[in-house]
Amino acid sequence: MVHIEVPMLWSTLFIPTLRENPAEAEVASHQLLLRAGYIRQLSAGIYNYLLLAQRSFLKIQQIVREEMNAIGGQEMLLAVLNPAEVWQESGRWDLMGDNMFRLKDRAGRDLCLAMTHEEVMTVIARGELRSYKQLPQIWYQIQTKFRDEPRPKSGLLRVRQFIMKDSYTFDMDAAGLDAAYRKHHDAYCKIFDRCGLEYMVVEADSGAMGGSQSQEFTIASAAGEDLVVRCRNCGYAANLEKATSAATAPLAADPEGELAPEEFHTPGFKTIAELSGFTGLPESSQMKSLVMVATTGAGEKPVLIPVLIMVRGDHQLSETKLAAALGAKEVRAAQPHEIKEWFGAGAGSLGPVGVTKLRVLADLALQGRQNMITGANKDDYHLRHVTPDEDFKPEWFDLRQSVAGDACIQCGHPLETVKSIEIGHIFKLGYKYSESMGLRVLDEHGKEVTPIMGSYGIGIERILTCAVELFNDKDGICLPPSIAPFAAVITPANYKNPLQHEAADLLYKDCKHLGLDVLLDDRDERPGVKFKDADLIGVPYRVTIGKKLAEGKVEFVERRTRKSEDILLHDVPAHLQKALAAALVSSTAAKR
RNA sequence: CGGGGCGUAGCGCAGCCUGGUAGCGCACCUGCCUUGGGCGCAGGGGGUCGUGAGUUCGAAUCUCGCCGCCCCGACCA
Repeated sequence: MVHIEVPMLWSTLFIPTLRENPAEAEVASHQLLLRAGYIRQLSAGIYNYLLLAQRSFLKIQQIVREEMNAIGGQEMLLAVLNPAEVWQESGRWDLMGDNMFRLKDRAGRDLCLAMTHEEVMTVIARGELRSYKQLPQIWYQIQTKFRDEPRPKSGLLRVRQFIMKDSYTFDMDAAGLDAAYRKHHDAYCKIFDRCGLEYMVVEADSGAMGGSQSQEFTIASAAGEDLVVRCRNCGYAANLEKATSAATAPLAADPEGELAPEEFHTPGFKTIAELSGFTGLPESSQMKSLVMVATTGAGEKPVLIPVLIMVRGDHQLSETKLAAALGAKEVRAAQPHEIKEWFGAGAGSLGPVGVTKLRVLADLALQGRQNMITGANKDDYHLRHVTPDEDFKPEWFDLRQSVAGDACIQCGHPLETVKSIEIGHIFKLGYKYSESMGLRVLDEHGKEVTPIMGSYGIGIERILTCAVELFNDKDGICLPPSIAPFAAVITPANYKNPLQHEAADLLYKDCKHLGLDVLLDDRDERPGVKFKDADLIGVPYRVTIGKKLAEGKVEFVERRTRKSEDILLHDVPAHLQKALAAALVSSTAAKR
């Protein structure tokens, strides 16, 4: 393949750097990508990617492509404009709700902009795959996705249009899916290693995607909006929605003995905190009662199921876990009037004793406890001496949200929570799409079987964004060489000086001949301006050609460490090659 | 969808309260000067003050509606 590109001369390139931070940018990556001239905003959550961003994205995409091809992935490019029918078949036309961009064509037909491509991939598969001999398949694309986010924010972190690598696997059985899933897991590790990111792999909820197993690749960052629970000791890590842990012991021991529930007056005390103050017992000695309404059943006729949930007073219910326990599409808190109708009491005085009309679910942290305090289902009254499994018979589930300080279920070490940004997600989908959309192939016995699917995503922009979040300082961005728009910038202190001019041009040509991705700062600017800009845009290496040229020497500076050495002009290309190779190795090695 | 903030030159902002010729810094253009960390001097160009209506002799400024953007919350394959 012949590559023709314009000369990378700064004076002719469009790199609109800003001296000041744009007012609307809050998080570091947003500020820096704007200031460094990578991106410009077009509308809320919609960005234009300028030269620098595009160069970085092309490098990221190339890494992704190489690793996907290495596991047998076949690259395609699917339609973004989708007819409604395809999404109606899987039931997601309704499920996606307002998050999907929808439009009508001139004939009034419903269309949407694809948020992901399970449906379309399945349509292709069911039209063409006939035999077990054609499986397994790994299909992927690098494609723009659309989501009408309720609140776009944080620059490129949450947007309405973005590039995603998404792949889909089709296998004959669960073992095949396991292998495909594993391959993706390993490929993703290599991709993020090569991009120079420090990432975590965490257990995740499979949510509206459906499916059995799922892991997220995430970056620890204060700018993130997800919470990851992790154990420093054994490496356990899970999304907060999914994390399980051992609760800390209750602050006070339960009263001993086979005591019967006993009503007591609690005038005006409704919250757990108020009751704690009134009874003098800690929140962990109480049972919190929550009335939730779960929506189950697919498509047109949703079924609403009210349930009573019991968790320890100081614990939080995880709605994700509850939905999973009930097999529900979504859960919500009951309205005050619903509670009054079902219990005859207000939300502040509810309890499980004597409840027969509703399913009662209790969190595992209450198992084995006795003689606790809870509501009496009578306004302004509570019960003491209530013992689960004796005074009421709940269904037991892990329903509570983990918190920092809980013990790791694998090793007992205290857990911590970190804010994080999701950059990749792998799912074992199961049969959800192949089943509902009628994908069938014949097995070796001529019997019709439904292939099992997986789906796997990587956010391209988020890789850049995370790298900027992770690697920046007061002067700007410090990108890993593998994803930086340029490997190095050649900076003659004074380009008008004939010697420096000549040396810079020569060096630029030599590097180009070696295939090195360099930028020549040929601008008629003061050295300070050129240094500031080079620091800002995050090019990993800078070669400064200045006074020492008289001795044949130039300055070779590493952006991230500011480490500087004087080397001979002729040695620069080899030196740069060595530095780039070393950077790749170390970024991989850092990941144990 | 709830709460808050903002909208004046490419960027960052002042002016608005108390109505009367639209300003500052940076960037940009020209010339001189300077050349190792966003130099210096001189001259210059650029704004229907988000938008529509209202009040007024007169609105960037006061009133009401709308739109857009940002932040917090709800939400988030």
